[in-house]
Amino acid sequence: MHPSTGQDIVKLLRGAGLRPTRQRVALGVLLFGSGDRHVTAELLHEEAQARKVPVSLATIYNTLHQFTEVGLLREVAVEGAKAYFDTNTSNHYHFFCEHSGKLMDIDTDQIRIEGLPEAPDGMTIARVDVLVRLVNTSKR
Amino acid sequence: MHPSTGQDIVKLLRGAGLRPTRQRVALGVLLFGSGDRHVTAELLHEEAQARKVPVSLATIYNTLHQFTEVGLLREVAVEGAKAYFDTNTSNHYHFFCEHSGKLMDIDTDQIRIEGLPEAPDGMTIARVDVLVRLVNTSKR
DNA sequence: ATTTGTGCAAATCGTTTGCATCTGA
DNA sequence: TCAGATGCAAACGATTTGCACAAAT
Repeated sequence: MHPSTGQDIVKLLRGAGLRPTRQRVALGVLLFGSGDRHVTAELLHEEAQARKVPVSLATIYNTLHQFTEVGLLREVAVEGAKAYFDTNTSNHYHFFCEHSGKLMDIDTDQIRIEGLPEAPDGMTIARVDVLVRLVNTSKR
Repeated sequence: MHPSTGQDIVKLLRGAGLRPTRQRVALGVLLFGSGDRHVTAELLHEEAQARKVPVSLATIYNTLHQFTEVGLLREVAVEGAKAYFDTNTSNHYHFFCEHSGKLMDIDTDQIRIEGLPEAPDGMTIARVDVLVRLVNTSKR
């Protein structure tokens, strides 16, 4: 179930303790209006412009991080400076296509990691990231 | 067994098809002279300076990438803009301490991933990265 | 002699910040 | 009203590039 109306998003934001401002609601609709998404700040910015919702890049960054802090998004580290944000916040893993730069979810049900060592003393495992890197078969 | 002398490094570089220049040999000694290491460009630069082997940062980057291309190093994407290079090029996974920014190898023997889905059509799995993120137990 | 590598400084990329202005409750 | 949000432009950190000079075969 994906909230698609502005009203749904307003509720979502209020529930998360965030003021439903014009920009946040607009970005919320883009992010949560359809199925799971993987966006970069730049991509979201372009989408907003395209939909005639001018939002500054600074606000895009602020919003992505705020959404992440309240658990509406999950940040995925892939490489380089580019940060990806995933609307699927459940525990799951990713395919990453090096060629296109696209991220895809992997169903967690199927995958299982065994023999994971204990965390060193005084440390706790916060999260396990699994990234399956893909290349075009033809090449290489 | 880790090559520690300049001569060993010269052989290593020649074998990899790289000219054994002053700088590359010096960096090779730092990287491969002792056990497995995880370095950033900045760290390696500082080490070189400390050992009175002035190498420009640009050359550090060139060298790290060249070494990676010929398989002497492996790049590990963790987060942000900072790139880590690992002298252990075998297939293995990592602990990452968010607090200290330190990377540690995980023995691959123990760990096993099951139920990994097929790569999508036209794509091949190039590599599977597993990063176990650690936080200090006290905190959180 | 020819090819390849190096160093510097400037340029680039994604991201963050300072601060004046605006907006939602 | 007024805390909090936004936009702009400048600042940033890690990395890269262009090009003159130096070193390796």
